[in-house]
Amino acid sequence: MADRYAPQGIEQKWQARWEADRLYHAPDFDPRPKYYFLTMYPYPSGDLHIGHWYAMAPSDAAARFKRMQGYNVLFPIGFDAFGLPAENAAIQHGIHPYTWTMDNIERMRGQLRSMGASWDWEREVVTCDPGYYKWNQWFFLKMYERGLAYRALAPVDWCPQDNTTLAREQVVGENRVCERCGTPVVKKNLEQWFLKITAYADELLDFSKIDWPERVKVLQQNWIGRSGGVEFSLPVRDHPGRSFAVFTTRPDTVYGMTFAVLAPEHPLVDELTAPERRAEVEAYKFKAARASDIERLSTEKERDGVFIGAYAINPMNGAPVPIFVADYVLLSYGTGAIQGVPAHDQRDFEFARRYGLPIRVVVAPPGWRGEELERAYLEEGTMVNSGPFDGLPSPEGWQRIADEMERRGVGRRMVNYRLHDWLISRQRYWGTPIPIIYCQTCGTVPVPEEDLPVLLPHDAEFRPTGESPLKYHEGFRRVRCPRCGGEDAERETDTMDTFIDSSWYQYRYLSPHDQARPFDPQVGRYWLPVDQYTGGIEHAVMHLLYTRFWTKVMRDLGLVDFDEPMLRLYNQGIVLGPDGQRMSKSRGNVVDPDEQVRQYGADTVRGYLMFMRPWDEGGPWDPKGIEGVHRWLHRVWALVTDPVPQGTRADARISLRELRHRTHATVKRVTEDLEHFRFNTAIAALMEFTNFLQNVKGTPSGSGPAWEEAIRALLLMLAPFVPHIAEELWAKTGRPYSIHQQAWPQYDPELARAETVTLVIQVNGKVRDRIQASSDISAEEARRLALESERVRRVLDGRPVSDVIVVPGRLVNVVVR
RNA sequence: GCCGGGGUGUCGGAACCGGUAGACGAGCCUGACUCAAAAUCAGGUGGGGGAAACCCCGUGCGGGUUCGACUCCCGCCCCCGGCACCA
Repeated sequence: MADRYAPQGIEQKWQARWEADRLYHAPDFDPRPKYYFLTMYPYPSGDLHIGHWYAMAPSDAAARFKRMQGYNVLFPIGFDAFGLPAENAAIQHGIHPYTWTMDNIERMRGQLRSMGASWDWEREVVTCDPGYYKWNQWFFLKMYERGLAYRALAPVDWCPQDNTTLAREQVVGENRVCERCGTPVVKKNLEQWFLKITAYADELLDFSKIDWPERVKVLQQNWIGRSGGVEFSLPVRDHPGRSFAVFTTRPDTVYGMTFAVLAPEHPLVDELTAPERRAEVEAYKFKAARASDIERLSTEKERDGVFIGAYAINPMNGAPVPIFVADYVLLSYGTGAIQGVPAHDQRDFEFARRYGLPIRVVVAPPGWRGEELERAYLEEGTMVNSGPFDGLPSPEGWQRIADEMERRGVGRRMVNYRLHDWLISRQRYWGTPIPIIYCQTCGTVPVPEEDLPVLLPHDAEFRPTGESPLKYHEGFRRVRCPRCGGEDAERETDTMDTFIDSSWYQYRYLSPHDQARPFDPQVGRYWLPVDQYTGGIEHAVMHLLYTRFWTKVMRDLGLVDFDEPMLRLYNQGIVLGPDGQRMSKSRGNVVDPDEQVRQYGADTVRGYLMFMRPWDEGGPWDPKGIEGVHRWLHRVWALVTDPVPQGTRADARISLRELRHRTHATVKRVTEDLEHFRFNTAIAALMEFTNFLQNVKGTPSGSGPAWEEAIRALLLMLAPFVPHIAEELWAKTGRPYSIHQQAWPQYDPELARAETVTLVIQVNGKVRDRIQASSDISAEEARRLALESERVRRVLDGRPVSDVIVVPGRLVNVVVR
């Protein structure tokens, strides 16, 4: 008996050797074709979670596979190092965010190394490094120059728990809570910095240049929420010169307007409200301001509102309609005002029912005889009650009314988006300072490029006051105006959203130490764009939208010559606890990767994570399931290292052709599976192959060139999945270092084809017999064999055969009526 | 409500350009080894009927197309995820 598989010794040994030999360093240029494989970089929260392994171990296998296929693979790693948890640790435990973050990074580096992944550590990026965030500031200034970064007073979402504003994308769910801490957000009117992502809204809807999951594309589409319609203006009766605009996607229904609605916060409400209605309107506005609380309390969202005592004029027919305020109209979308067309909008319908407003049908449903509607009719139909447009099909009416409004100058076609500009100001310390100075005489002045980076001072005080700690740092805040030299200038004390860091980190990996520019364009020409990106789905409308936006801006700045940052995207699933629940410390179901590695070795943990389920599904961690993978690796070890028991099974015959066939067929399967990230079936194929080789061992076929070919292929195929045991067995069998620099095995399609097949014989679609036959059996021969089959004849029982279907090499179906 | 994904043994799953349903692994059962257990190895394992040969049923439900349907079409049910008064 040879020695047994003991991963603990061999894994560290090889990890050290690979690193010393710079085995995975990707050169800036290379004659080989490049492959940029990027996995979302981790946040240094403290300890590596099994979820990190689930995201990274299969990525590593895929990157290793590409490398063996002859690509120069860039597989970088870094840390998303700015963010709230570091600052909260400072407030709660008095540790400086920098110390907290760098300690965590140091610990995680060690844990990540234990995975045996093929990262190029020489390109590591840490975003809280001034050498990194300097370029956040630089990009910001470029955007400011182009009008893509601007400051505005706007109602913004504020998290009272985290004491900062949030981007719209960071507010989630029905109750509009902070995506980080789950606290309901409140609205505040603040001067904040925005990036003009809406300028790219239409281009962001174009996914034709990227191969991304349908799910993500749909999420982004919905998030951008493009809708085409008409914006037109309603004069207010008895208020000369006063009017307000409404946006509608249904100008064809304008004659059906029987009321109009303003959002409670609409700037015209106060002015238009009649004195006798004021008290009621004020009460309603107060209620609406607290709407998020009330909504959660009411079981049913009642559509309510208040008449303000004024009338708007329908510009198409001059009819006056009452104006209401109602909180189902949002100030943040369109113009904050709508036409109320109850016959053709369900919300307006319910509102009209409640307040006894007329419901006027202007698009007749097919066969409509003037009866009352049960609910709003939303489909197309024939225009009625619409003056000169009567009788038109409603889609044509849509265009004609839009034309008429434009001709008269009361309205115009336009497009509205749900997408808002990206609010990037954060009232927190641990982020990139926004490089802006406010001067009493010059106004808003950008920090000159040569003064970058604006360093984040180390000695700030952390107080959860709701204002940026930098505001209280006199040395930081007080500054000379770079334009006029005046003393009365102050720095912006808010910091940037950390999603800015991750919007362009893929570029920094190309030249992480470049002092003169965000990345070297020469290196970029070789490596960009990212060929494959992998990560969780949770960033679908945040990071993944922002980074597309960022790249388009970089293109318009002349920094890159392509439109999309990442050509292919894959979203892996989530590992759950053994109880099927999301892992959490409070539930006590957290699987610690370090502990698993100590018990089984990194290869087993990697292998199990890939074998457990399809990568995009994730699922519960099964403590028994990992045993199966561990046993398999033991079997592989024994298969390769145990001396062959000569002639012990000389009676058992497996032909050389069969051995070679199984080898080549397995190479084919594993290659194809790896190309599609089907790690689970790839490993299943390798297990099958191992089991097969165990049966061959000891038989006459268990030695010689065909056997050597099989073992060699097995080890090469193992290399991406379980790199340490593969390297060890490769060395133990006298093969030259390193297995990870070998070419991926090729298969011969001829050999991959089976020599004999099981021909299935059916009668009327039911399997009645199975016959071993040559795989290139002719249709006639197959047909003859089927009809001669004893079992078939018995089932036929003399009935005449009406048809015989032959699928070459697969089956024969004998049809009787 | 809308959008996306999915319902297959005891469990995770495989097959899905229509052609042997249940690969691989887990669990369970039997046997070998052992004083015994663990580990390891060998065999079995969808349900029902039968002594056996073999037969019937079976991929959420109901229809359909087809020589043949887990796979395609129509109509439902259920589960997971996302968005949610977007005019």
